[in-house]
Amino acid sequence: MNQLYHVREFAQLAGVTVRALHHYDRLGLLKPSRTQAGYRLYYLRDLERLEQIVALKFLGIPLKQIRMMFHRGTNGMSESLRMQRRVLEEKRQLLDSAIRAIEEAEKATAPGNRPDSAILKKIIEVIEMQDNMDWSKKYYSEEAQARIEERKNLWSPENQERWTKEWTDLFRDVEAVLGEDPASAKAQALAARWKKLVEGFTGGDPQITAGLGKMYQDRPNWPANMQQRMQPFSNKKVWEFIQKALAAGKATN
Amino acid sequence: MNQLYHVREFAQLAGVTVRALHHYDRLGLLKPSRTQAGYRLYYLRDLERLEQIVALKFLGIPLKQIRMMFHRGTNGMSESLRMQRRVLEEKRQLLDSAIRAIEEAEKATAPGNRPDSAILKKIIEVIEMQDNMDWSKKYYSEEAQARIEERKNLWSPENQERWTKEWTDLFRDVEAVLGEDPASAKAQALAARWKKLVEGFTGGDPQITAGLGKMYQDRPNWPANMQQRMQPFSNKKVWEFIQKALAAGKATN
DNA sequence: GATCAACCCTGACGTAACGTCAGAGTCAAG
DNA sequence: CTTGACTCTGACGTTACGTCAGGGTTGATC
Repeated sequence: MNQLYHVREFAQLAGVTVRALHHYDRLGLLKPSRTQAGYRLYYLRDLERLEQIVALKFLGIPLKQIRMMFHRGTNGMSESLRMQRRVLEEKRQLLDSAIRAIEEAEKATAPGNRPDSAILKKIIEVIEMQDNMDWSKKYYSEEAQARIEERKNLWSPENQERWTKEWTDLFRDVEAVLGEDPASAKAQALAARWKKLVEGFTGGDPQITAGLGKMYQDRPNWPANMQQRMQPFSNKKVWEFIQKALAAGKATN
Repeated sequence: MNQLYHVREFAQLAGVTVRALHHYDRLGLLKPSRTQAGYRLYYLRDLERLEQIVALKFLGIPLKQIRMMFHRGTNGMSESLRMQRRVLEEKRQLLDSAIRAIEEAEKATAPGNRPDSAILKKIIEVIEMQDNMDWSKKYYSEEAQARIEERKNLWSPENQERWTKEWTDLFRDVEAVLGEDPASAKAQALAARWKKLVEGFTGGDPQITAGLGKMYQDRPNWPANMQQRMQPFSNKKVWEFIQKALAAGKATN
């Protein structure tokens, strides 16, 4: 009844390797008795313990922590599991976004069966997008996030390139007239171009506009790569000039 | 224009650590130029390469493989990504089942707020279940799998325990009458109990019954722990006796 | 009793992607 | 010339074992 098992037998019984049993032994997770010669001997009741180890390991809990859990008895087990579930859910988020990145890149490059170099570019683009979306979330209300999600279909690579060019041009043009009157016709034309570009992103939605404002106010806390990308548009005089021009425009209307 | 960066600067620019850059350098993934003194110097164009590395790493591709991909040029990139997507999807399967295991165990133990020891038992139960379902899938048709999924809500721990007991009792009873006539009333009564128990699982569905048959035929290929669990029911004489009894029952009907 | 195959043991190194010192050199400023 | 801020390399640590390597143990056979 109280059958004894050698490592090999016990390992097969439980579906693990001999080396794993050695490992658990050394870590103090499952210490079998020994023969005179030092051979490991497992009892059937050790199987229960081993199954627990395997199960917790399957949940992604590190062996050291499993040992601690056994050590402290079963108290706190459900708490540990709650925490582990959160850990796993976060991992799943990352996995999902990696998978989505590949999927979207495949979708975007498949139609033309473009050269392989294009897909890597697309991957980077998609990942950066996800990054930005994830980070900029905190500035927008739930509703604004949903609206942005809807408007995302406008963000084709072509459009993005066009917008970047238009913003760059506009900035250059504004910098050229910084000395002039913000209420002048020239300045008003520039302000109109600015407004149109902003609306190209917000779609006129006030919630999105509000979020965008919060994001702009918080620019000291932007991550480094974001600041880097925004550097061409960092000239504060330009922003102030446009502020005044927009105000002047409103005043005369 | 062709700005030079020291490690620290370059690392911050790209959002990685200095140590990571050292690492990529040693692995030959991104080898910067050096000053006389041996300091690493990065050009802006190195940033592109680094971004590619980070992106591929985000997708879970090991650095060595990334190096190979760069080495072979971009050819085969999309193929690698297809493969990687499959790898990631498999990982997600595992993650999902781990999360589901915790969720189900929490759900099952929450109502009574049972002692912590119960939840671990439940976890093991759920994982074993998933294991079995996953493995036994290959014996059943799509339709049968769906039917089984529906009938799963009957598999409460209580029911499972009851079924195990009934099967054990039935086996004992059959073994006691192995010498008698399979057509006898006693044998027919046992055959009826047998049939009822089988139908308790199949629900009378012919597709499930067919899958169950295939599974039984393939028992030499069952995994070790399954064979272990089925050992109490391995007496072939019992199976043969029931076969004959069921056949006899059909013949007389 | 010797031998042989089949097991078993421990110890050491390898894996992936860096983190974390430790000891030592470099650079610009005061 | 010192000081503080950087940088370098090398070595060890991390996780959960896999994979030898060198060396005992056991039970069966000759």
